[in-house]
Amino acid sequence: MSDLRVRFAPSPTGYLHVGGARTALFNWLLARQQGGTFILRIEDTDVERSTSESVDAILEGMKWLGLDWDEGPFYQSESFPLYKEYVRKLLEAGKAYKCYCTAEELDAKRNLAMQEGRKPKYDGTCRERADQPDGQPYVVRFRAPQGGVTSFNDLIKGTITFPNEELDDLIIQRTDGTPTYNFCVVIDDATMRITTVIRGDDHVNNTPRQVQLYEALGFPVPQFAHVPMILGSDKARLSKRHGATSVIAYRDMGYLPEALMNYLVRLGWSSGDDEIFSREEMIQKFDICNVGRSASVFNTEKLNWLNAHYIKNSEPERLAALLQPHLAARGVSTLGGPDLAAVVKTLQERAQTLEEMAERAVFYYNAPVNYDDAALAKFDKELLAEVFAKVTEKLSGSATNSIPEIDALFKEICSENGWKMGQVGQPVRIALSGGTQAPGIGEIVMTLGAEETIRRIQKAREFVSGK
RNA sequence: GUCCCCUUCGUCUAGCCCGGCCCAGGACACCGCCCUUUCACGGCGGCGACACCGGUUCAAAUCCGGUAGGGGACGCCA
Repeated sequence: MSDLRVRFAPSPTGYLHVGGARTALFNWLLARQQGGTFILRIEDTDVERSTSESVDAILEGMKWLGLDWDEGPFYQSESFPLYKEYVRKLLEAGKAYKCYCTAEELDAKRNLAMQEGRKPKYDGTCRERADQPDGQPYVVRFRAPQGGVTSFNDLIKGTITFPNEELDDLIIQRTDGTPTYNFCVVIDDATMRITTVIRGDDHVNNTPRQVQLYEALGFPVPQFAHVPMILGSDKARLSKRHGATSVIAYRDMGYLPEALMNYLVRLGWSSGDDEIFSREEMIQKFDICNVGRSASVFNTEKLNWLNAHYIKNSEPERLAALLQPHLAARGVSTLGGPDLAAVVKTLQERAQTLEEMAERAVFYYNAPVNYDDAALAKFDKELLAEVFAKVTEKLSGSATNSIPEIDALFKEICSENGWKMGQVGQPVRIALSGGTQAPGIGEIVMTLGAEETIRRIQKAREFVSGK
């Protein structure tokens, strides 16, 4: 057990998106690798926007990915007294002060500053104010250092320095007495003894103010690692308009959790030329220092490739269980049909997602009601009738206990009648599946069983002769 | 506008800290060939990048300076 303590701190205002998942993953990886502690904290100080549905959705996403946490979930909304206490301390020490400016006044000043091309920051009206108007609403502001610079060493980006002049006196407590984000994070990270803060790099600008707070409060400053954002194909911050961003949506689209994990860990991080990482390998090889400094574009094609890889290498039984809901969603019942695991075996090599696999599995359970006319039209009507007849005859009189055995039967049919495999295989494929894109004939016949195969060929035969 | 950060094939990246092994390697995608009863899988090959300009050096993707472009932050949101 090391004393490394990291945390993932999402705000419950939506589902767990891929960006958040990657941040959580990096934290988790480091904790697991070093025997540290991974803490889950829900940042719900914004009572207006936080919902318990979001909390559930986030937990569901993390569980699906297998990102288990050691402590928490802690809710900031339950620590309000703690934050209040520290606000009081700061106030007493003169490191914070009450500000009576109204939100409207501040808005006006901010807009004016923007218009005049100045940095919109608090002008310090109440900083040296001596009077304390009774009963007047006020916010508490942190008395930030005025000169000099604040810098910190980022594990990913290196040393980052901000002139203190750029930072104004931030509000740490609102008029209604609730604490604000930048203040809560510091108190929480400090009291939870977080040693390394790994978060999205949209927080880089918050970091110097937080460092100042740590110092004012007398807390040790943790290490920081700001991971770059994930962009959409147009290089803009990834959002819904780029498609799915929720990890649960990826589950529903038929992605395997290990595929998404593998994709996410390689987005912005690498270990030589390796592409495939099992859970154990990523834990072993991950190094926060190897995370790139620039943002990366989310690429579904590569995710698909990874997903296909994991589908190919998964146990058919496991896949069958995961596939079931996708079939059910299509109104397909597997009752009375072939064993789903057997079906999966024939589809594993050809599907990128479980959705795709489900689509391709339908014909096993629902015999085709119509056929690919264009494909059928490539064959002579008489030939089709003859092929169907010979195949039926052969199948009913022979053993069909293995794929090689069945393949051999079809070869025999070809040689006995002087046909090419394409003349036999394709029509049979159409008869059995309705179309031309399907597993090998041997695989289908084996999975469907001779009886059902003959039934379907019979049906196709009638269809063809009726035309 | 101000501040902070970033910049290698279309995309993810290796190399950059510790200049020469890099006329830049791998992967996804794409294209072609092979395998093949379809669709896939697989195998082989191809296309394709150091943002730009200066400087330092015998030598720069790698060091220095500038320019351009992109992103982020500037809330009583987190």
